[in-house]
Amino acid sequence: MTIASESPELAARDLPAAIAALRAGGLRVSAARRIVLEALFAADGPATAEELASGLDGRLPVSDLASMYRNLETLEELGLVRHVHFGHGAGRYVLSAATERGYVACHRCGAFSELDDAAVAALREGIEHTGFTARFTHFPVVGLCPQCLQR
Amino acid sequence: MTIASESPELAARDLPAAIAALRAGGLRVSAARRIVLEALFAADGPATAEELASGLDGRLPVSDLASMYRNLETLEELGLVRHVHFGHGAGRYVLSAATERGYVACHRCGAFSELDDAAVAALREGIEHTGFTARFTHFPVVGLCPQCLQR
DNA sequence: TTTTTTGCAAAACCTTTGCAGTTGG
DNA sequence: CCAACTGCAAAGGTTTTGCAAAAAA
Repeated sequence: MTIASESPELAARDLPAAIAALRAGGLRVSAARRIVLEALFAADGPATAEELASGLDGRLPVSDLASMYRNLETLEELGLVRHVHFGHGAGRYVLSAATERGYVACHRCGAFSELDDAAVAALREGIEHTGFTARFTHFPVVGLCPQCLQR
Repeated sequence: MTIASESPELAARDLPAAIAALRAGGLRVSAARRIVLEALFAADGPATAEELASGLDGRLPVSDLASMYRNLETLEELGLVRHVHFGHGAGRYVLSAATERGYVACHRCGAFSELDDAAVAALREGIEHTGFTARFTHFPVVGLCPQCLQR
């Protein structure tokens, strides 16, 4: 069997590489885009537009959320970025990686964990009979983490 | 291993049983609640608050969405109802069933399919190493249905 | 009568859109 | 210079909340 269509990924190692990708895509390298990319590289995991806009620690503030969303969308179309829905609440954005593995997330506390290839394979097998395919990158498996499980 | 804590379910066979459950829970049997329950029994699958409020086919209209949401929440606390998040868009409400199996949903067209016990077991095994647990009832596996997969 | 529930209006939250002004190339 | 991009304001979709009036027990 063939693997479900993977979205075009364009993993950039660092800021200069990401900026080069922007230019290669015919997009302008604006101050706002530079800041968005810096925030993404500075983040230690999937972050909301809000978190990225307020610079995660007060650094890198971008004044406007609308521009934040527009740029994240643009970067996502380019393939540099993708977003994940961890249960309720705002979507979270990350830089694309060379290997995308999918997540399990806790809808109670927001904790999440990356799945390894074997896990993803097992999950895909689990739904094979339905004819559906899933990647667990955009919509992860959502449940409870060990801590939240015991109330 | 033990199965992840199942939410308190109180499957009602029919309207009278659901109404009895309401009374047993010390809740009032208002006109609005009767209508909400009727709409849920009339629905042929998980329905949004909006769909239930407009009576699915124009029947059973409930004037106010806020009351709709409040009642669905109340019924959910009682255990008569639960809700599922099929990708983007509004949550969908269903009557609790004696056997809850979880779903796979298509985030493109909204199609969904119920999982059988073996599938749920396989999925749970797939994430076992992470320590997380999932039921696939509140947050189903979300991906693409066969039709949407081939563009 | 007393307490719960309703309907309406307003707000909250996340995200998108329109538009006029700014900026990168 | 000109197209692309920004900031602001406003709106859209879903869900929640406050409150006075209505209804259930």
